[in-house]
Amino acid sequence: MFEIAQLAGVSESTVSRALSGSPLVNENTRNRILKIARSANYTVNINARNLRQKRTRTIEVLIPLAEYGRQHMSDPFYLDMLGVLADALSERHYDMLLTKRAPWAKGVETNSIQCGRADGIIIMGQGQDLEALRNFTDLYPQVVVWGGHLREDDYIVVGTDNVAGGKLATEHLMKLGRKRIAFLGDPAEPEIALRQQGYRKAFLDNGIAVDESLIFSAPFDAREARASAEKMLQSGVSFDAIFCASDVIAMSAITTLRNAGLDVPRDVAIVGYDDILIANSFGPSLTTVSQRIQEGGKTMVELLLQRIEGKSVDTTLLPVELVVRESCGAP
Amino acid sequence: MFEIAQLAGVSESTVSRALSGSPLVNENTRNRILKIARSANYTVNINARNLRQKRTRTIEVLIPLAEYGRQHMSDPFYLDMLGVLADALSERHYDMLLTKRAPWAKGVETNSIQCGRADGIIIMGQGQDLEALRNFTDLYPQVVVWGGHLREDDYIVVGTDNVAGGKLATEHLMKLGRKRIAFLGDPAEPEIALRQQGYRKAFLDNGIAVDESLIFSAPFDAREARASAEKMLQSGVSFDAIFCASDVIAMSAITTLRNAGLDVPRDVAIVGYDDILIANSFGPSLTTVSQRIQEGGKTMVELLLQRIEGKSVDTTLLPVELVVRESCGAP
DNA sequence: CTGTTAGCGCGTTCAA
DNA sequence: TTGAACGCGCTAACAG
Repeated sequence: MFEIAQLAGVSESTVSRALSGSPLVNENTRNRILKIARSANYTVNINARNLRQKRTRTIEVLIPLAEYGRQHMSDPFYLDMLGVLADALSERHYDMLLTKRAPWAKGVETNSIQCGRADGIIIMGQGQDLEALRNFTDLYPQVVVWGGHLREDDYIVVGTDNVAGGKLATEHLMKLGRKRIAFLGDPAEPEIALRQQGYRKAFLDNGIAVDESLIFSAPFDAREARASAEKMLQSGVSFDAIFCASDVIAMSAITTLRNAGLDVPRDVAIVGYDDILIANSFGPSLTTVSQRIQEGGKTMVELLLQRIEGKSVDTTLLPVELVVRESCGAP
Repeated sequence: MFEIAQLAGVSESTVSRALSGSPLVNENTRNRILKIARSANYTVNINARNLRQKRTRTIEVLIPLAEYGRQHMSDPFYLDMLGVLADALSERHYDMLLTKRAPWAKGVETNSIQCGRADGIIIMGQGQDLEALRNFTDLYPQVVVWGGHLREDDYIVVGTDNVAGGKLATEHLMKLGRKRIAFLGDPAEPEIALRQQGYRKAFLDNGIAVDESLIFSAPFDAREARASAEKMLQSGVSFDAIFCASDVIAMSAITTLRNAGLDVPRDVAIVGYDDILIANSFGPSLTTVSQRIQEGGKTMVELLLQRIEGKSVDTTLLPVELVVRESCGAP
């Protein structure tokens, strides 16, 4: 920067101001400096700037990525979200640091906020260790979590109204005349448990008793979801519809049912959850409860940046919406 | 750090040395300092360290993520790879910066290497602008590219032997007795063009003329791939097998064929390319040419870090391997 | 509008 | 084995 200053015949401060777009600098001076900087192929060193300004314009995104060792597939939902977050952050001139391990995992010494690597963290999914999450956000409030609205937590949550979504999906199947509607999804994940609550609520609100034999647990992984779907078939329990707790589960279920010679939606109607991009390309295309991934991602970025600026922001529940396509058999 | 030094009754230098694991510090002193630092919840500021050391222990990963605006789905291949890269980098104590836009794209002023944000870049896919890529790597050689081996380029490429892979897949279908083997894939992408070369080579090496009417172009996107598969059907050209240039295309083709009442693999045998994690969960499970995603990702990280250290490393072509599952109809 | 001065927090000399 | 001094490259405060 010193060299640029010399070439332009000004002080380093002026160069700094010109390059950071400060209004406190003459139009001509600025243009001259910009030109020289460009021709010298000069760029401001980001570490020095971060050190000085005590901010990084970087957000960490904590996301459950594929575990190759275990042949575990990551849900495309997260990856659709990643695309949205990348765009939303880039639009605000923020960089994205991608991480798999939670800062409270053992073996992790520090976190990106404390060591000055990021200004805030977006955590995808509450995960299993709710207490660790709460302890962490107590210390570092510059966090937004994607997930289910569990109770009056101190951290900011963004997500859809999972109970309403579960109810919406189930009632849609009821209205289509389905009598034996099953639930497929693993309630270990908080969001899934809420969707199951919505499923139950649909029956209760319509004066129908919930048949517990129709509730099947399936983890979020595609391969195991297929295994679960096969168990459903072998259980001998009859059903003419399934509300699947995610689109991945729905696609697995459809594959399994078809392989067993059943027709979707004729024999079994399917409704998924998420509305991932691929849901519309699958055959049959999925009827699903939209998680408004685009809106959700943008909202998370918006709220997090506001929180970093010190503004007070609130947990946000996005309204749900049913996207009707082929798999439910609606006319 | 000054405070920690005071608490420990030593100088800042000693604290710095203790925390960075320097051998130039007494065992007792180190333990005392570590204890104090931990109890004070102190962490070294990463920006100051980076500034001083002129390195960041951060790698940028440039990856084509989903375009939500255009409803464009990103290939799960990239995302499987992302998981592997995250693990490989984390193992070497490197952080991962995720980016969608190439540094040579218009509107991008600088790049992460020049401004000190990253020590190197992993670029997923050569993309369309081969010249821009070459110009960039001329200036910044700390780059590894995943893709096809095009010619003696100056930048480091890691990838599978796409020609051999295309040949392997096609010959496998020949050996299974298929007579009308089609190709589905968009040769605009360099890797796909190479796979098509392999497809042609399989015919030539077996003394069979290539039937150009069996070569169909399909972009990498799932929805358009389905459209292309439908065009194949409507074209009236008969075929009893398809070599699909990616697993995503293969899954789309299978969906389309099944919707049209055809059986896979009985009526049409399918071989894909990539061996993404979901390939084994799909129904029917995909016979596919493995891209050795795990090995490939680890190799990229390994080579890039060596190159950053100044060692000379070479472009690496991973050997291909056919993973035989259900979709090809092998006994 | 511009220059001077100081310091962000660390790692690395050099000297002891 | 430790401490003192310096400077990485930048921006903010102040003075002009």
